[in-house]
Amino acid sequence: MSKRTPDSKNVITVLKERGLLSQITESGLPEAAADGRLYVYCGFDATAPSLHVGNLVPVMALAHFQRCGHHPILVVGGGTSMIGDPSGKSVERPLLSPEEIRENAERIRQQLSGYLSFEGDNAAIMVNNADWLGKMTLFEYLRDIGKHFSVNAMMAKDFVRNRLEDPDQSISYTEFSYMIIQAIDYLHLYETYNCTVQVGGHDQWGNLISGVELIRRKHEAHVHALTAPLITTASGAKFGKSEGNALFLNPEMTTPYTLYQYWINTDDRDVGHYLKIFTFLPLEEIAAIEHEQAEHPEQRIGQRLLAFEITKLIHGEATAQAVRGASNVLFGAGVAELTPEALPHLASAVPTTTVSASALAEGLPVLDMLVATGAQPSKGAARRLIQQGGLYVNDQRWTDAERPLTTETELFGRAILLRTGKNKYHLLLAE
RNA sequence: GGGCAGUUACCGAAGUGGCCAAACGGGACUGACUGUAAAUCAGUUGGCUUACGCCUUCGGAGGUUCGAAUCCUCCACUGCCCA
Repeated sequence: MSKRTPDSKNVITVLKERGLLSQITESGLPEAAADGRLYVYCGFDATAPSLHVGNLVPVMALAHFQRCGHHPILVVGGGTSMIGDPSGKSVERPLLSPEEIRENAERIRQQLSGYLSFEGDNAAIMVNNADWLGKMTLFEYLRDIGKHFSVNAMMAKDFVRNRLEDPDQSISYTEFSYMIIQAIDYLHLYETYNCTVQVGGHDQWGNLISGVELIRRKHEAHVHALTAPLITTASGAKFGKSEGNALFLNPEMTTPYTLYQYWINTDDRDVGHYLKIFTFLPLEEIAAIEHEQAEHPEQRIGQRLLAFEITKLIHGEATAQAVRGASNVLFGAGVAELTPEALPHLASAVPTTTVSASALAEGLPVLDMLVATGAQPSKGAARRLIQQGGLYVNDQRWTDAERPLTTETELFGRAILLRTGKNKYHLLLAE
């Protein structure tokens, strides 16, 4: 019944080897996966207008399922986001408006469509849980679903207990109900597609189990759940945050260049781990890279590969190459080797601001330009930066906050390359 | 509906009439060292200003006072307890 080739690995083994498996129900999933084709689902919140790199982890897990011959189901949380997942949150969250959720759900649907194959005999399926959650009546909810949940058990969940024990916190009935709402998804998918696996981030374990138990109580069926680990960084910094902002997959929210730079700066200790999780490179190849990396850490072979592969996965090969090219210019020889031909490439990758040539000829106040390009939030901050020696114009440290940028400082008659700190670039183009 | 407690900068948290643009911690930023690392050390962290200084900020709106984050009134929100 399986169409997989005889040498293909069990998906659970694959996930384990790649560090994508954190916790799994003791329900015989490896055997079930070996026996035949399964339907596997993962839900994605619609509380933000874009997915972020952290969401890529369960996406990669689903992709491995698909590569091993199983059917992935992507669930956009247009319904669950109406309630809001309290897992791991220590305070009550404000509700989003239905319009906002609808818009987010549509964007996330589009984003998700790029990571799995929607063709072939184990094509991925995409659904929105607003479609079934929205139709459920109050009586159905309370009679058919609520009866299967014990409030005693719900109160014992970690995040509920934390909220109850902290005298300064509480939990609303709405958030308390969330685990039931998500369990309905699993039940629905089980009944509709015979879906028997749910994947989620590690913080979703409690919600996953609610679904497993609901299906067991209603249908006396034993279905599976597994979580992908929470990604950590060796340095203790929050994973997937650049300057305090989440790294979004939407190129308008996080530029491909910023994304590429984030991975280039990966700690040595994390590189192998991330290559396994975020790329499909064979393990032997990753081991070879790790070995080489250990010999010549300064060459950042692993970081370069990681950054390129992830940028390619998210934004496509052409963008990945452009961004890699720009980064090589900036962090290789620097401005000295910049050619007029490479300029448009650079401009497409690095945040670029255009200024009028005549204004430049008269001299542009450097503080104003730092603010205009978004390199600095205010003139005060810009002045501080210069006083601290953190501004470089065309790779030369710029120490005078009052000296204007003029045609004297431009490259090829039209460009000025601003650098703040160690590695943040902004390009000024005169037109 | 009633009683009590709270709301301070990115986050946590001091401050209970002038010395408060507001301690301290975290985070973030910059520099030195480096490999666009890590660790470490140093500095910076409301806005405008070369500077003296000026302006806006302590949940919101009023008020008392020469002077309010601090006192009073009302409102909003949050938490705890009681109905």
